[in-house]
Amino acid sequence: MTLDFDPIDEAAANWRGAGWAAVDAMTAATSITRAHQILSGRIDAALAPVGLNFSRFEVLALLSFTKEGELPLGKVGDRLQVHPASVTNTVNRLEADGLVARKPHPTDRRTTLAVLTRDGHRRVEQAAVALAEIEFGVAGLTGDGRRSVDAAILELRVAAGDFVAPPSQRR
Amino acid sequence: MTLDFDPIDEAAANWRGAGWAAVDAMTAATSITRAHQILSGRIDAALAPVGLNFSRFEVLALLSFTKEGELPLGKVGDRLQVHPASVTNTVNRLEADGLVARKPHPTDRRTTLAVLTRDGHRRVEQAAVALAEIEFGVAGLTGDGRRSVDAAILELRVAAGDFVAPPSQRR
DNA sequence: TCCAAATACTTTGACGTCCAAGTATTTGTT
DNA sequence: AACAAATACTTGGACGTCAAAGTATTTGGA
Repeated sequence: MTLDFDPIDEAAANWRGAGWAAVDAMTAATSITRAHQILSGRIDAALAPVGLNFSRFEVLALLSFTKEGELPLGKVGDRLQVHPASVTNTVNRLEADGLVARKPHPTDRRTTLAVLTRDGHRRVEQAAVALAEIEFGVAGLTGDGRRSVDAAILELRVAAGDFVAPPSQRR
Repeated sequence: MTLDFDPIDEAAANWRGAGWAAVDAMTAATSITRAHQILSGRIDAALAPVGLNFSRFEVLALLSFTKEGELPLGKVGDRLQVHPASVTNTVNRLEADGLVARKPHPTDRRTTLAVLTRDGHRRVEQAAVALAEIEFGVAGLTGDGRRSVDAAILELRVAAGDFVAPPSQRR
């Protein structure tokens, strides 16, 4: 199903026609939403053969970056900015697949640690390769496009209070 | 929960540290994903008092742009780029709220039309105002930022085959 | 010391998305 | 005219997300 016109363009024209306000804001929001749909579809498709989806991958990757390969569930949620219930759900499934194990926190009995298993380590490496192969779904975005998206969204994230300190110099 | 560092920056450093490829692609994809989370949260929050969420609003808005305020369900899915099952689901709920009605297509009995009701008309106007007030969640993005996001994502969408013809000149 | 408040996680439930399969109807070919 | 293939929608199932409520444990005063 390929349209012969730009649906976002069309929507903008319709909004103007209806006399609705904030048309440029609407197109920006719609663009981002659509971009997310595209990326999400590509990424999950690339991960499916590896037996993961993006949220599971994110958890495994995060654990793999720690010294011990383990992290309290709460920290996982903070870093990935997802709801605690989602973390529980994701970790349940990773645990069922043997990619992660739950372990009590040594000093705080409220806390549960998610620990990467040997299988989990192997799996996350495969997934990283698979994602790099499809360039995280952003094939089609040039280097300039990627940089301008990063920069613009950084504004948005800062304004939204994603974090407080200015970003370190990167790139 | 506000971090004192940029989690995307942090992720990039981790990826480099792990020797994983396509770091710039990863950051672009993650930025877009996070932007979507932010927008989606803000938009749904703005629509909740009106009794809608974004997908329902999109359907109502689309219908309101047509001459008769009606469209076959399939067309709705095409325009909004969502799965037929999602359209069925969304229209079910809109119908339960009396904002839309189903009507048989006059000549093709396979087809069902979604028709905007009087209440639906009223509701979509309220929602448009509510969304304009929060600038569709992109408050924090400057005009330049919005334009560069639009332009960059247009590349991505064209590459993904969202539509075939070049976009008309806008803005 | 003691207890209310905060913190950490899980559970349950409401919704949203997609896929795959099922039903009905129309189309395109022979 | 007849029938396989395409089209349009719905249904059921798997999963993902979040909010709210529940349980357990720790913390921070009074």
